[in-house]
Amino acid sequence: MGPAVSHGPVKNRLLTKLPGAEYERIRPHLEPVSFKLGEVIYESGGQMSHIYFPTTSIISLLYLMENGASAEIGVIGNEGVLGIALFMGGETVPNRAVVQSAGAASRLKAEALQIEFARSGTFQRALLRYTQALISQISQTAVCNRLHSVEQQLCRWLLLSHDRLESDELIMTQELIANMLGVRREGVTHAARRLQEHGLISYVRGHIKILDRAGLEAAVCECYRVVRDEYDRLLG
Amino acid sequence: MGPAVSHGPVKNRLLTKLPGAEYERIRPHLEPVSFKLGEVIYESGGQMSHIYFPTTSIISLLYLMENGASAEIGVIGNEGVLGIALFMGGETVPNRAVVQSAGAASRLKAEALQIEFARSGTFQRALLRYTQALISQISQTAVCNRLHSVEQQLCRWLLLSHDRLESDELIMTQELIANMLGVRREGVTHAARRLQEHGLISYVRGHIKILDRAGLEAAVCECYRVVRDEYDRLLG
DNA sequence: ATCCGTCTGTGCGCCAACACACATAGCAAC
DNA sequence: GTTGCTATGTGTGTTGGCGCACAGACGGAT
Repeated sequence: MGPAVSHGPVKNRLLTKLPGAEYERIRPHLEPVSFKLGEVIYESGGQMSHIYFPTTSIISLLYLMENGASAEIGVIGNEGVLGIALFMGGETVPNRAVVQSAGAASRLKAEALQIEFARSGTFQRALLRYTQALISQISQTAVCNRLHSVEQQLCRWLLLSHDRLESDELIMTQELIANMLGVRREGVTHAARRLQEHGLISYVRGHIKILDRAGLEAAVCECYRVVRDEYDRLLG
Repeated sequence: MGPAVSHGPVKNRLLTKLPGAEYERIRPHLEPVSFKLGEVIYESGGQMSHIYFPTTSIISLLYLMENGASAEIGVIGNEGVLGIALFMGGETVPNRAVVQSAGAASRLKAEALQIEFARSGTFQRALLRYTQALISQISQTAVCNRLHSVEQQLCRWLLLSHDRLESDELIMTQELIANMLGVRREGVTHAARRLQEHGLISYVRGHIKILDRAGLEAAVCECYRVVRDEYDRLLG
């Protein structure tokens, strides 16, 4: 994490939707940062000093098990915010936050966040609605983990990432995807090969390209649509 | 749902921990209700007119799939509250709430809830901290669904239920447990038989008795402890 | 006492995902 | 080029859970 590469206009959708007065109160406290792929922003149970509003980066929430296994429970892009525990009152959470796609974010010190949250204005309402959307995503992940195949889950994961990305290309090895989905690397290889054979994606050594988004949406389980619709409903 | 069988003292832990003044403001709006086993309190996506504070009942949050399959994402007992969407701002949620154990609850009309929530006092803080605890539970369910065996998950489910119960006996058929866990009925039969052979539980036709709670805790995966510790930390 | 519906036990074949082992194929640096 | 590292492909055997089919067992109602 270092100084932001770009100081361009804020592109986090929670922030851009704030009324002018509220945004102006927050703006002076916003600090641009940029993230590298794989960077750990929060450690499980660790101290959280800032809340992060991704703009071009994508953040993954991972649960780690004692035996080293891991599984992703949710993804955060420029529609959301990382660090809900800071306004929910818990201070910390028992999961890790990892950068899934390098890029920028704006961050806010915990105290500044809490002061603005306590004003009970649009900012508070936006954060709470977003939190509810995130709960839906986590819930659907739970169900999908139980009931659907690796291939369907890979589709879901690709679409969730693509939704939060400018480009059609993801930088991500099958090994890392396997960690996220909580499955074996070979399982991802197999599923990815099938998607490639059907012309939905192509990949070479950590570079995945979405070729046929409509095809992916046809192959994915209902979980993706449920979450997307709920995000649309709650975040407009 | 009908009039409450008992009008005894409030036993919901979110309510009992409120300072006197706040509780007195809420008390006149609290209405006792009682639930029968299997009753559906909220339908997925349906209108929510009240928020419910279980006292002796246990509520299950279920996601339903298009093909009729279902899976539980969380359990609510007297430590919590059903209907977080009413203060999170989303009005509704895409899951069903079902009574897992018959008993009583207190309910509050949505408007009364929102008025008190907007005062930004202890009540608001308690509700938000509880919501964070629930998020942890849902997250851990997601991970457990991916990584652990039916037997471990059955242990987790039994312990979560037992924690929210006065007695050592659960009224619940294996068929229903299977719906909750999102597995086959035979899978539950098999796992339950093993637990019975090890003397941890006994069951006959929908009556499950916890015989050796310590043994169950030894057989369960870490997921149970992580969630319990997080509940203790947040709701202490 | 009998009947009937519900709950639980069990067997069988099947398949997805697993664990482990190793083979190839890109890319990069020298 | 050659070397070396990382990413991906593939084979073999195992296993946990699924789907289906049906058998037994208990308990309440007549």
